[in-house]
Amino acid sequence: MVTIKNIAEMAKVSRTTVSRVLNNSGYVSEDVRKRVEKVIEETGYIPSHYAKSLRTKKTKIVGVILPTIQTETSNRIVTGIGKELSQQGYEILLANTNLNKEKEMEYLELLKERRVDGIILIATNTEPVLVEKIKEINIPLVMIGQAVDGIMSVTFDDYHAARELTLTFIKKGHQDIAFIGVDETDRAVGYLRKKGFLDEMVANQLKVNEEWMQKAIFDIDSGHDAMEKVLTSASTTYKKSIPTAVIAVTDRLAIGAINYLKKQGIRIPKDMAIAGFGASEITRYLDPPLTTVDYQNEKAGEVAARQLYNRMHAQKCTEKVVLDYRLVLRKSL
Amino acid sequence: MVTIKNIAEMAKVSRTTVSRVLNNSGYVSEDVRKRVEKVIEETGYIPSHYAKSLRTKKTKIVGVILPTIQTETSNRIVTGIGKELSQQGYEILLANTNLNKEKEMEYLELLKERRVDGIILIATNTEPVLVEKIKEINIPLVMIGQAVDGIMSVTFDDYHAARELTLTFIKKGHQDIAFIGVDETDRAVGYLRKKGFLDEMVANQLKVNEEWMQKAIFDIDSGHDAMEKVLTSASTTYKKSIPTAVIAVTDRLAIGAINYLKKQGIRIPKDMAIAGFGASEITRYLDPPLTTVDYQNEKAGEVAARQLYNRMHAQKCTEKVVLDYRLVLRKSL
DNA sequence: ATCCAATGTGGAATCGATTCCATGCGCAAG
DNA sequence: CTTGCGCATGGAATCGATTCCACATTGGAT
Repeated sequence: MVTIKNIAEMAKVSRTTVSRVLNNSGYVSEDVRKRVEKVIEETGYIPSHYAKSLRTKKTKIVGVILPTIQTETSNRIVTGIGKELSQQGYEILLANTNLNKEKEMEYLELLKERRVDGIILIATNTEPVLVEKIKEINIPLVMIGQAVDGIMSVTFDDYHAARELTLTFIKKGHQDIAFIGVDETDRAVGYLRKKGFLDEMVANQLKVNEEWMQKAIFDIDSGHDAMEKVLTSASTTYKKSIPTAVIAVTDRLAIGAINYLKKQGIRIPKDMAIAGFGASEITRYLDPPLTTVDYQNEKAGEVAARQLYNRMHAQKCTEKVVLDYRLVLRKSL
Repeated sequence: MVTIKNIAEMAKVSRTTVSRVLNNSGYVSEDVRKRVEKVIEETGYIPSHYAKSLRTKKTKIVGVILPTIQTETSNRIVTGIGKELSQQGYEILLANTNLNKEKEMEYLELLKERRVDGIILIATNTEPVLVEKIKEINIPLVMIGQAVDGIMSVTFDDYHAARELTLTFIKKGHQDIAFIGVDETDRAVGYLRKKGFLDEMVANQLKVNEEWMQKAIFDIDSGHDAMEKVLTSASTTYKKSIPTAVIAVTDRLAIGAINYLKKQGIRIPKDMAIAGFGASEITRYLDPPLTTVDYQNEKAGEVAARQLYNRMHAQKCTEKVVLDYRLVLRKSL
């Protein structure tokens, strides 16, 4: 592998001078510059970035920790991060935990070892031990999707999105609304969306039937099963009525629910209106197209990257950003 | 930032010794080891990986170049790569070209600059200039999805998958089959799948109507439009018949096509059978569930990573792997 | 008593860049 | 004629690790 030393010798100058033409810094005469550039060209020399990092203490690498790459949300966020960061000359080191919480901690250490300039964490949990670790490793970090005291973050307005969506159902005349949620340890998706739903119901003097509140996990089949539970529980209890609408906290859960409904011959939205969250691409093409909430994930990635950039350059750094959402009203409602 | 030198001083030993406990190599007495470990623990010292890399000439980083992260195929492949590589202690540097061919070349340089130990390229094109560059930078590289002479690769058996899928249609009694493809510069998806289709038709003495062969781009709407063209061209020409089946080279194109068909009141599979490629998750949940081809993308990622690993350690390295596929027969056919 | 191997430790070079400082030169100002 | 400044270049230290080699100690075999 050819090094700066080789180039220096071949061009009959010092390493210092080669470095100067490489970074065009300091004084370098036209002759010498040409000579050096020629040698670089001929040898195909490409400077070693990590040798540079050792000296400058900047790796120009940002670590991105995410729970899974297999969701549209993550994809979009990472795309956004990538777009913004590559403009600033940063690269992304990918840390995919595959939903393994322990790996989250491991990766923080690992990224420290790599001396990344910053970290973006697409978070699903905010456990104290994680927060502890984040502060301990002392690297600029921006969290996406969850907010924690003392840590920069970009979050979505889950609470108000859920309220507004719920209100939209109510305005359409729905009073009996079922809800398919996920575990509340996921504060954003599990807790806030549910709270938004409940609060809005209460604000409209509507009662929420306990048996219509189901908890699922993050996959399509789980949405199917949750929907089934809603309907079967409804028919077995003293209340004979079934809901006229259902809100699922993710599009995938909604898709699962729709599948169950169709199998039962329940028409959407005539017999049952439905909505999801996330604006995944497929929702546009479902039959009927699914009402959902667009969180502009790609923008979230961009914003987070920009925040991180500011933080890394110690400029103004807003601590927390809450992004806007957009209701996407379609025929399923 | 605390360094090995600090640790050495605090533990009253030499850097050499600290290095030895860090890597547990060579002889170190129990006392000293304990003492050093204690200091490391207290200071929270984490060794700098790139300083290490400078000396050892191994970064333990693999660059992954991909055209977009926003497809299930890429996601699965990257997940597979990640699983395999993280087991071997490698990290992934993500290079997302966003379908920009020039960036592909740029990233190759960039990864060289970073001195990655290897590269995995999820390829869409195999232009000579790219191949040239790949050979020039001289870093172990495995290509996924396209095969090129002299470059290691993991590819899918697109040709035979297409043939077998086509044969399945024929066996079901279909003779008039439309085809929605993409540009042939994408050799795997554009050329091979089409060739497989055509060859199998010919092998069964079936004619292929030119107007039923449409070219689309890689998105859902494009599948919709292509389907429309098939049907409208069919009805405007002298041949009054319309096909009884359609094969789309990706699931997304198939979904678009289905949307058009449903809008026209054409029933699937009664009036028109359809199939896609890729086994994207949603196909299971479509109505009717879509027949498709599963390429086991995640496995492809794993295999590529393993190939690369072998190459990097100069063990046996099979030049090319062609992966098996699996027909997923569902109600759309 | 001597020798050798195993064990334990440190000095110093090294990896490939950047950067501080010194030096030399030519030219204009004083 | 000196002084000083802009320009051009190189020497050498430095970043934080690893690793080769030298050296010291110990204990068992001969």
